[in-house]
Amino acid sequence: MNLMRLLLIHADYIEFTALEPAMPNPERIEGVGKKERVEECLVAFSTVEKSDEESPEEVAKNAAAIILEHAAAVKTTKTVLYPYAHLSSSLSRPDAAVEILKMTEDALRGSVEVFRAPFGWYKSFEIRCKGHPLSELSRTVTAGAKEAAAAEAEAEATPAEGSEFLVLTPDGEEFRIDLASPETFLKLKVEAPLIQLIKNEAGMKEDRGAPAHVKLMKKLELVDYEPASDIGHFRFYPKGTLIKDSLEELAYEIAVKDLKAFKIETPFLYRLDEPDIADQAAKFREKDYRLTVDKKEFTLRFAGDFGLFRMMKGVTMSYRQLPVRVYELSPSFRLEQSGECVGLKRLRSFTMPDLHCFCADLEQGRNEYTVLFRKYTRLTQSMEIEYAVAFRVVKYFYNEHRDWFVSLLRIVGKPALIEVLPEMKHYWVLKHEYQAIDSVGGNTQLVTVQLDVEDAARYGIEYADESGKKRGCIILHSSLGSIERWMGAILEQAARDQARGKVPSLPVWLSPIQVRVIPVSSTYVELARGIAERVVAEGFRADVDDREESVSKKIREAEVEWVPFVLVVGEKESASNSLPVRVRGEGMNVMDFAGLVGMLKERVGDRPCLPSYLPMMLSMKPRFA
RNA sequence: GCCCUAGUAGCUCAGCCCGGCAGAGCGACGGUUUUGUAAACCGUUGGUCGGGGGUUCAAAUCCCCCCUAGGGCUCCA
Repeated sequence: MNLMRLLLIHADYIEFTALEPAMPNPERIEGVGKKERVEECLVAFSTVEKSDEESPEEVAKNAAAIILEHAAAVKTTKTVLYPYAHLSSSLSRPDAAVEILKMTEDALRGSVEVFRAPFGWYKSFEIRCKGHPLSELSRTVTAGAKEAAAAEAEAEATPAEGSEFLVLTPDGEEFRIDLASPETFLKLKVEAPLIQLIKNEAGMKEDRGAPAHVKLMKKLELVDYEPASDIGHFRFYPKGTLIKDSLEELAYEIAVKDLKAFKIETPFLYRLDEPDIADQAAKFREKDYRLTVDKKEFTLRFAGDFGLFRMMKGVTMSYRQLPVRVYELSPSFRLEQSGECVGLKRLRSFTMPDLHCFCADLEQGRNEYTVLFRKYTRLTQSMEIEYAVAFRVVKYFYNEHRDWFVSLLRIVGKPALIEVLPEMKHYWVLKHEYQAIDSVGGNTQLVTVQLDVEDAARYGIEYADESGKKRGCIILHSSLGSIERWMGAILEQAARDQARGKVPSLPVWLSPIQVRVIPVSSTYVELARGIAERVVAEGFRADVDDREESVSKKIREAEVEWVPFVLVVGEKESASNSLPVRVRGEGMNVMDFAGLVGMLKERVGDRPCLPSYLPMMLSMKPRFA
């Protein structure tokens, strides 16, 4: 199909005024300098190209069809044809252009109201674009000329196509699925989170409310909105900060203590006049924060890669040292669309534990991938949430290494969704994601690992091989998701439990207060304090409800706060070694102090357990929310 | 960014349709009670009704603009 170039804008209004001729024989018009205004319309900026001269009728017909289709899509009945030479560098002759535009106008007339701006005049114009998803669109068939803004806009509007989807099981069984035909996957015998993920991937959206964590994060005095900042920047109260720090500590232990990564730190702010950074920022499609200081333009980093790659470019590495692992806890900033920010799920400011592994070759890269996969699987499992696994992989790579994929699935012990891409679209040939499913059926990407075969060459990250020759690395990018998303996912899991009739709770290692000791009267405050201090000495978090309230009320408030272990102490406990422990969701359990400590140790496991950020005496704790 | 919905005391919310003194519970504060496993009792305090403009004798209430949040669309390295 042949077609002129079109840039379509759904506008609240457009105003234009012909000012002076732009060529020797402009179209004759009445009223030079007269302002025309059209409200609520689809404006088609149109450029007729050289090649269109061959078949003017067909071009006009096709253009009219595209415009009509789009006018219907945005539900407008007015269109404005606006000659605009600047969408192409290969213009047709003016007389041919006018002819084609007039034919287009005629083809449109009858179906919609048509206005046409004069051809061959310098015109001033003012337009207000509505800005909804369909409000800006370009259409062209001509090949090449990628630099045109119009082509870029088109590329952005086109979703990834050509992927095949399948479900692979740990037994090596493959089920081809078609996202457009739900019957191909709905009855697969795999666990619910994977089905839910596939449904979301297929765009089967049910009507959802707000994810439950949005209310919980505030109710539990963890995290809240900060209207004095930008959208998607949150305040963390002491309890929320404790959970965030605990998650960061876990990320640190995995990366630095277990995997022996080198921990680094790089700046948040980068100059945009550095070509590689400008390039990276451009690829991020203007979703970076920009600011100008002292006439220099800067960008706030949206991931840790900027500074890391710069650093690695100057690092001298030998093949004997590989794989080299580098870890950074990376505060990151992304200018997500305002309507996109939801609770802890999508933020403009978040914390990303970023681990990069630099490997000698693909073989080592795959080994390293397996190491990370094993580690992150254990991490995800220890978070006590429901999740699904998805791989995205380029076709040739999947076909070559299918057995290896099966071996990865044996590690995680469940089937996964595999998206097979026909060709390489990004810098990676393979990545996978652990996706948490929230209380309303949405999914959130948590951990991801990406096998990158391109960036080392692009950024000059090299090592010396056995013969002393410089070679580019294979880079594994991996992120333990974002700390904030983990918090959200954990709260969502609690909400799911609650919806199923279970008592909602946080994992014990993340509970801001793990043990609350309640004295039956003020007489026993010191007894309670003694017990709490012994719990703290064992490395756990305990406090004492020393307020002048009834025991019932204190119990109730401990429950409302989701404290996992509650002890009421009085005369009886001062005389014996047994403690009545109220275990959240389980009921009363009488045990001695060692029994209590044993239970705490068992539930916390090998996960970090930071000291409390709150006073031991509850009467001294201000209310933050 | 667009569309829809919401914003009233520190918190949860009623009042708004149909304009006429700004309300309740919880919290906080003071007092009484010294409490044994999910809310003791009495009192006091508490407001830019999100912000700005307009209509009106009179606006939380009706109209317009803006801000913030939630949902949807879209986007998602």
